[in-house]
Amino acid sequence: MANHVRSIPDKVVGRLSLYRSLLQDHAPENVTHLFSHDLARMARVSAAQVRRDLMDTGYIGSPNKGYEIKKLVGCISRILDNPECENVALIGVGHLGRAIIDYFQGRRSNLCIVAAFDNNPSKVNRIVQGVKAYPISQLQEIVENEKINTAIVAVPGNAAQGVADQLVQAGIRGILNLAPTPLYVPENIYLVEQDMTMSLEKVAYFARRSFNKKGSKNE
Amino acid sequence: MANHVRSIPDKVVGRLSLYRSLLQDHAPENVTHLFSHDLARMARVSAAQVRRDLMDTGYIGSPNKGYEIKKLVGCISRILDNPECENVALIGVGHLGRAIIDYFQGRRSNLCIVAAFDNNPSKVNRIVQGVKAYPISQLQEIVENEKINTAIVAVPGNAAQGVADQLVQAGIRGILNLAPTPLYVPENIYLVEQDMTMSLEKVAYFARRSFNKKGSKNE
DNA sequence: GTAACGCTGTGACTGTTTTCACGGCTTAAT
DNA sequence: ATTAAGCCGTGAAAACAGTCACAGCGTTAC
Ligand SMILES: NC(=O)c1ccc[n+]([C@@H]2O[C@H](COP(=O)([O-])OP(=O)(O)OC[C@H]3O[C@@H](n4cnc5c(N)ncnc54)[C@H](O)[C@@H]3O)[C@@H](O)[C@H]2O)c1
Ligand SMILES: NC(=O)c1ccc[n+]([C@@H]2O[C@H](COP(=O)([O-])OP(=O)(O)OC[C@H]3O[C@@H](n4cnc5c(N)ncnc54)[C@H](O)[C@@H]3O)[C@@H](O)[C@H]2O)c1
Repeated sequence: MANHVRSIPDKVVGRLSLYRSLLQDHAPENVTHLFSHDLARMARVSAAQVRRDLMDTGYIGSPNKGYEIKKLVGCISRILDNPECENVALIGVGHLGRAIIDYFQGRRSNLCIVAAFDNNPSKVNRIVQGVKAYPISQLQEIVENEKINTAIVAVPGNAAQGVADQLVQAGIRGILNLAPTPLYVPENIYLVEQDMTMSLEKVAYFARRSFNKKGSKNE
Repeated sequence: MANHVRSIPDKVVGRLSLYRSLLQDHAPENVTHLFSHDLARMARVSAAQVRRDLMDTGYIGSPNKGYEIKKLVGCISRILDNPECENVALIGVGHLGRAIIDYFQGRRSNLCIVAAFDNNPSKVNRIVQGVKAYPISQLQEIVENEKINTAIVAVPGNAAQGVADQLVQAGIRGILNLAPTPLYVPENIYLVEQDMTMSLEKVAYFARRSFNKKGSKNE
């Protein structure tokens, strides 16, 4: 049976993504190689963790040059990225939606927001920061045409479930939900709830009680 | 020695925060009690997980009424919340900053954004959605006066480290960084990097390859 | 009464994630 | 050559997180 690439754990995928962006955006200029130790310091994890994670990419470093940045980035990309560009839809062109468009326009990445949707007539049928905004009624059509399979939900809480239903209907396969209302979607849809309250309450909790504990966490 | 409350693991703190907001905002009306099972379904975790997490709060449910919502919320709050309201500063009043202010104004919560800061003169010395915006130069003063110990960084990447330094200087103890540049802060500051690229790349990765795997993840 | 039910709290277990530690390789220096 | 150094890859161990399964206990039904 196929089983070609053997699925990589969630945690590792997250860190690979982190490593790549550190290598691309924050590696010192004119350095072509680095050691597990260096990447570990940047990512705030242990060197052993880095080496172990990189095992999953298949990339093999050299014992005393370390990892060649370009090659390693390529290797991580071969795992994380769609061979073609990964098309993403954004639902909700409010303050948050616009910040997100900005954010992704600003970074080179395989992820590409190719369409935004809103139900407010005054926000659609125009270009927002380089991304075309459509009325939500065209969701199905555009998702199909643009081969979109991932969506970001940035609408008010009370509209989120309705939007999610439409996304599922339209054939979306993964959803990042930023609204505070948790969504119900079928089993086979990959859903991440990213509620800021939770993150901030964690920060506040540990800030309050750790005077000397080590902190820092990537999420 | 003190050791009064025995520190609760990171993961559990996150779920407690989730449970609370589910109980407060999404519990069916006119229901006073529920079972571990019910909360589990809402939070997308197992019932055993809920029961185990609640052990850390000290709250004891009754075998056949289950948990009294009001009491349980109180109990979680006693763990997560500062006895007084937890004052938070927001740095960067752009699109993202404004979305965040909206977000926290809209939810009852112990977390309270009491001041926003920006270095753009046209954005400060006015009230944004109910929150006073100050020039960044007043950071130290306001942080002290308002007893702020947690901050959200929502400035462009190239300004983030500078802002972080000022926050540490001003006495902040926990930072939620939304800018794409990872920060360096002293050991005793609790830092969470919340980079959207990582979340979205995870979603895209698993969306692409899971036709039948179960999804859903809270972060 | 008392039997049956169904839920909680928790010890024991299982599975996953992280760290440890060391063999092997590659280079540079003597 | 030979040695020394230092990093990589990985098996084994440790730590951590989550699940199972069951005793114990109110409640209800008879
Ligand atoms: N998780 C986080 O970090 C975070 C942070 C801030 C805000 N939020 C949440 O993100 C959401 C958006 O925040 P915002 O500040 O941009 O709000 P906003 O009101 O500025 O924008 C919401 C947009 O959604 C559109 N909309 C409403 N109903 C719709 C529907 N049924 N279909 C399509 N579009 C619809 C509105 O027209 C508006 O343009 C809110 O739910 C907010 O709570 C999350
Ligand atoms: N993690 C996420 O989910 C996420 C999502 C979207 C955007 N972002 C990031 O958040 C940041 C803000 O995004 P935005 O869309 O609001 O950008 P923006 O340009 O609209 O706003 C940035 C604000 O920061 C202010 N600022 C700049 N330098 C400053 C300084 N030294 N001190 C104080 N204030 C300063 C600017 O005046 C501006 O008001 C960016 O770094 C962006 O990449 C993160």
